[in-house]
Amino acid sequence: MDEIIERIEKELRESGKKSSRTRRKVIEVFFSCGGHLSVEDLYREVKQRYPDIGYVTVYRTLKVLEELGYATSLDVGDGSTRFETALRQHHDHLICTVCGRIYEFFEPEIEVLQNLVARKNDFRILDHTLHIFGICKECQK
Amino acid sequence: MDEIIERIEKELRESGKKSSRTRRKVIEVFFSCGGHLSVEDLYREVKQRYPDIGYVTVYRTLKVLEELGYATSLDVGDGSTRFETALRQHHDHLICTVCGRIYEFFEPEIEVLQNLVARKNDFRILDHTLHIFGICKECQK
DNA sequence: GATTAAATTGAAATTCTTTTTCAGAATAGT
DNA sequence: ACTATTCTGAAAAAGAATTTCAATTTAATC
Repeated sequence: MDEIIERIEKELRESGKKSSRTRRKVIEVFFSCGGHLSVEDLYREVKQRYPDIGYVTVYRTLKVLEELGYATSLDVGDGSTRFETALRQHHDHLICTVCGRIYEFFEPEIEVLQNLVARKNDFRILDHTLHIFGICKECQK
Repeated sequence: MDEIIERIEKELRESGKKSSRTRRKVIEVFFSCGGHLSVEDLYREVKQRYPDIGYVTVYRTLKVLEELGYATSLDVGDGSTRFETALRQHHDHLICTVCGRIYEFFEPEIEVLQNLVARKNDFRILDHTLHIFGICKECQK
């Protein structure tokens, strides 16, 4: 956990940026939360522990993390952009339209087929998002 | 083409709404354009032929079409929501991040695998979106 | 054709999220 | 310590989606 933050701070310094206490705190909270947070969500979490940190700093920190590849933004269709840590393996999402919960899955065969489709269309894949919307186990009860 | 509009107008009337000349014009333009249009895009198209029609009407007409299932909204990550006609078979998208062009594809095996994933997770699928971002054939040259 | 109730329209205003601006504070390098 | 640059927070701006409201249009009835 600390190693990751160290690595990020190092990368920041190497790219001519400064490593600030404030940003470090935001990064800490982000990685400790885990989930699929909107800027607003993370801001609320940060505010609890560090009341002096402002919304814009949280917003900018997420942008920085995204640029460095440590966070990924994802649009679940609820109006606000969510961010998740990009430390784990690539995965796709099952999004419950009732409770809003987001589940993750990884299906290698789908990945393979996507590459196939891309090749057929002479398309060079940079990224992809697969969102399956529906009703989760809990909400079906 | 006219049949479709007739059908839509009929459905509208049946659900207690009125069929107006203005909305009909917007619907005509929408179906004649085809593509993946933002509200703004369609508004511009409509404005050319019918200068008196306002933005809000275009916006609301797209909403109505979406409710009835004749249009589908899609988020390609460029900040504005796109709408496409929902008359053709379901398909997914290849989105060129260079030129913004959107290509469509349908891969039955991916659909099957998605159902499999859903079943494994006791998830009842309502909808899904698969967007592959990358560089299209044209832009690779 | 006139009458009436309800839906539709366009412009403006509002909401909500994302992004920029700017002056002051913090940081890194000398 | 000194200086240049980055970072921060608040406020403002930008941008898209949505609502409000008075005037108009439409559908149904007389």
